[in-house]
Amino acid sequence: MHKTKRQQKILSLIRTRRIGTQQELSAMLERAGFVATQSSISRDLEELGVVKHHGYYTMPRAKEGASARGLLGLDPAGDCLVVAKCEPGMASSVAVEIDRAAIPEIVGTLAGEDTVFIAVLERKAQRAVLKKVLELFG
Amino acid sequence: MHKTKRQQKILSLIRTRRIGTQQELSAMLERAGFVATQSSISRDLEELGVVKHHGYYTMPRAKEGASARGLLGLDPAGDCLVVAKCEPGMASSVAVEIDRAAIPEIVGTLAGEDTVFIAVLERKAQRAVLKKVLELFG
DNA sequence: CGCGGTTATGCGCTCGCTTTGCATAACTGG
DNA sequence: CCAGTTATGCAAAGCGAGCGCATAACCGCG
Repeated sequence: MHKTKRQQKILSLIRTRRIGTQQELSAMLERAGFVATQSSISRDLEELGVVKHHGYYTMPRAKEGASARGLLGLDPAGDCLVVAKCEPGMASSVAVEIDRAAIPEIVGTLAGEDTVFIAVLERKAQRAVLKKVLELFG
Repeated sequence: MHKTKRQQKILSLIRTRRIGTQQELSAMLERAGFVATQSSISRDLEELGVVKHHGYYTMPRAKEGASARGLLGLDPAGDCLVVAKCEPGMASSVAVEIDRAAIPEIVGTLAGEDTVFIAVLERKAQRAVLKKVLELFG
């Protein structure tokens, strides 16, 4: 799919440059071989959760209070996985807390030492789970 | 989606009545408001993992002996993952048993405390694995 | 307020994947 | 081998994702 690669590129662009408008982004994407209108970019940013801060687009960092309970980061992987990065030794307790929330889109969780794999039903559920888990630990 | 609801209805029908042919099933579905040809029903049954036993369609049950050996539930997640819910502390032994079965569609398993992630090749393999693992613990 | 610049969104089109029906092949029990 | 039942190749219909266009909404600033 074209969209996914484009979004990857968008992330890499906003990480490496200071970008202030969707126009700029569009131009840079085009130079990288991705033709996309401002409409699409707007939707991409929304979907990626990118926000404008101090006039530039950036990826918001995971919540601060969360790490108190062991959660350091939360990322989607593929279509049906969410990976939670935790403080060393905290993965199990993070997993337990997530399990207790009984989020319906979650099929199961698997805790290692500092990482939890969260299996979800499918792509759409993935987004929902990201949101709900962040809320849970927010 | 129409298909999902129809398949739900099929499950409820074969649970409550003795149904011996796809024709009967088709008729009953129609009475319930689902128009579907025998082709579709055949594919639905395949997809649901329904089997014909003693001349009637039934859902193979896992529950009996399974939980004795630690397996509580088995669910697909996305396209290439199956999640096995286990009794606390039993995940490793469940995983070992699955590994020993050497099911070819299984790429690998990963056990936590009460959950096993089973990675499979793709969607079709997923279905097959669900079936085979249920058999294994049936 | 109004204005230019920026971003969000309703609408409709396209495209590709899924689901379906038809016809027919394959299978099964007797 | 036969009648009844189930599986399947194929092409069409259905459906949703992604997109662009046009335009509305928003935002900072004078």
